[in-house]
Formats: sequence, C-alpha cells, structure tokens
Amino acid sequence: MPRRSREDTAETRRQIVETAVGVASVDGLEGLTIGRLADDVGMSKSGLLNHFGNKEALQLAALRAAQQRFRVEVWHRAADEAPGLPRLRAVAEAWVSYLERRVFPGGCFFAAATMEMDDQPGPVRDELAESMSRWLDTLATDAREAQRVGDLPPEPTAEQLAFELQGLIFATNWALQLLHDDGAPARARAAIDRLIPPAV
Amino acid sequence: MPRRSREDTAETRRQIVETAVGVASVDGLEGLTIGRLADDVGMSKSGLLNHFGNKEALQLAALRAAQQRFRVEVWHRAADEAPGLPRLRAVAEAWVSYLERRVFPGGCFFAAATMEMDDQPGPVRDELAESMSRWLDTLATDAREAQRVGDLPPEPTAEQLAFELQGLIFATNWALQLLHDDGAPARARAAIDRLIPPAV
DNA sequence: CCTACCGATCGGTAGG
DNA sequence: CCTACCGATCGGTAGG
Repeated sequence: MPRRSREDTAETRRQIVETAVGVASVDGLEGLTIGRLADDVGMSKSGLLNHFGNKEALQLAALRAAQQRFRVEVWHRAADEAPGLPRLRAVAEAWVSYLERRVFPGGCFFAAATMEMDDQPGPVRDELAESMSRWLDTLATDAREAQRVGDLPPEPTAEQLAFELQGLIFATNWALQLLHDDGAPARARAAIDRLIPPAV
Repeated sequence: MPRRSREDTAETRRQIVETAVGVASVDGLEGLTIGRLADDVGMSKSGLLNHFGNKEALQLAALRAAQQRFRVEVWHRAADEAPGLPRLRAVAEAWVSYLERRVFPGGCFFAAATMEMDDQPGPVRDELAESMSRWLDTLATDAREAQRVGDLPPEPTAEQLAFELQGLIFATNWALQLLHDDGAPARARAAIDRLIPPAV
C-alpha cells in the first residue's frame, strides 16, 4: 500500500516540524538538536534525519512552518479588512494579540530567530531577512494607501510607520518574555493609537 | 613576587572577559564555549576555567563587563546633562549612536542576550532582567522630571515613553544587524524627535 | 597555569 | 524506519 505509506510519512514529518517549531521558539534554532528532537517525537535520530537530510534543512522546515503559523494567526485575521488604514490597524491589533495569545511557547519566533541568526551567514539567515523585509513592505503598503486617501498624514512616511510598529512589537515581546510584564500589550496598543489613529 | 603575579592574573582575566564579550555578542551566551574561548585567548581550557569555576560564572562575568561597557558608551556620554528632558534626549542620542558605532561586534549585547536567555531560568537571566528593569527606570525617571517641569506633556506617561524608546532601539538594532539597513539610525532619531521633542 | 582524561552529546553515515 | 557506529566537541575534573 504505497499510498497509505506516503500519507503516514507526510504526517510523521508534520509532527516533527510542529515539535521543532515549539522547541526552536524556546531554545533557539541552534538549540534545536537532532538527538533531543528525536527523543521528543519518539523516534531515532537517523529516522528523523531521513526526513530532512541535515540540520540546516530541519531549521528551514521549522522556519517555514513558523511563517505559515504567523500568516494564519496574524495576517489572516486582518486580510479581509479594506486595504489602507483599516487593514493596517487590524494587522497591528492581530500582531499584538499574537504575542498576548502566546502563539509560540517561547514568544515571537521571528524576534528570537532574528537576534540569534543575524550574525550567522547561510540560508536560514537569508530566508529570515527576506521574509521580514516582505513583512515590512506589507505594512508600508497599507500605510501608503492610508496616506493616499487621506486617512493618515504624509508624515511620518509609510516606511517610518512600519519601522516604528516593528519596534513596538519587539518591545512588547521583550517585556512579556523577559520581564513577565503583562501591561506591555496595553502600552503597545496606546502607542499604535497615537501612531496610526483610527479615521474619524 | 606575589604582587606581580596577582596583577598578571587580573590582567589575564581581563583579557579573557574582553574576548568573551565579543564572542557572546556575535554567537550568543551559549555559543560562548570554553574550548573555543581558550583557543581564542591562547590558553588551555582548564587554565581558563580556573579563573571562573564554571561556564555560568564566565557568562556572568561577560554580562557584567558588557554592562560596564554600556555605561561608558551610553550613560557616561549623557550623565552630565541636566536631569529631565536634556539628559533624556542625550541618553537617547548616545543609545542610537552606540548602535551606529557598533560598540559590540554583534550588535546590541543586551538585545541578543535577552532574546536568547528569556526562557532559560537561572542567574544569567535574573541579572539580565534586573539590569534592564533598572535601565527602563532610569529612562522613566528623567521623563518624569521632564513632565514635572513642563518640558514634556503628562501624556504619554513616563513609563510609556521609556517603553517606546526601548522599542525604537530594538528596531534599529534589528534593521542594522539583519537587514544591514544603514538608514535605521535616522529613522530612530526622527521617531525620538517626535516622542520627546526638544524644549522650545 | 599545564597535560591528560572523563562521560555525554553533537551532526551525520553505513548498512540494512 | 532501525541499530550501530564515526570523529569532534561539550563542560568539567584529577593531579601536578
């Protein structure tokens, strides 16, 4: 029954990757070791490695799964809003809420992965940089549309707004994870309301 | 000559710690391995470990040295300004400049260490959390003084301003380290000028 | 400060 | 998917 077998293989791989995302968000992409992950999912190192080839491929698989989860938990919650200020505000709220809901057990996967890998050249770093650049563009595009229709003033620029939103998310994640300060999301929302105020 | 010997020991230790700070800012506090550091400074593992006892003590020594460097490169550049808005603005400028000057080879030591260690209980995490809390307090204290004398409006609150400044620094460090975006410090300064504008 | 060594774990391979 | 194994490296210790 080759068909059944292929499905099982895909399901096993899915379970490995899901576990890997959780481990990586807590212990980092380097803390994600093959032996430990094999124990966690209950199989041998070589059996696990068979699905990916090497550790770097496993890290990339975890990163892509984390991106997919982010899309579902942040972008999809806002995607139906009208492009421009409504969608930008919905994205910002979903983004803060994603931290508050602790979508990843170790806090924002991308904040942690970025700080860990920013000095480690290679495909993982490249994929991280590209994906975060695209995200900043997504934010700036809605900010620009909001400015075009007059929902936001022309200054600060769209790129500036995206940059500042990114900073608020970092600060919130940091306050939640390091200081266990549950007041951080409220501060983020207050800052967002000044930065990109609702249309009147 | 016991005295000369004691000085040499202190000098050796100083060199080890200085090297450790650089390594940790690039590869993280866990990437700081005893064998590699011993190679870097040209001595044996056991000789190096003799100065600290174990790896955790070495990490704490590196963290404290990094704090000292931060004090010199950021706080001391602003400490002579008048408490309140003048000093807060000077601190913010020195803080952005500290990223721009690449005081640590791997970017902000504390941003990297925080994201790496925030889920790893122990003395290193505790020291990081305490030291960053104190820093936020330092910022908020000057913000409060600025509000008291009317140099800043009562809203946003002093704590909110400190939180947002911290976020701008994270975003700047991130844009410099991951995206190699040299425009980030200018964006940070623009945001700072809106957040805590110079007194008229 | 050194050499010599410990058990554990790392990423990965051979062979089935 | 497994067992069995590889060389390298981990943090750390014994003994000098």
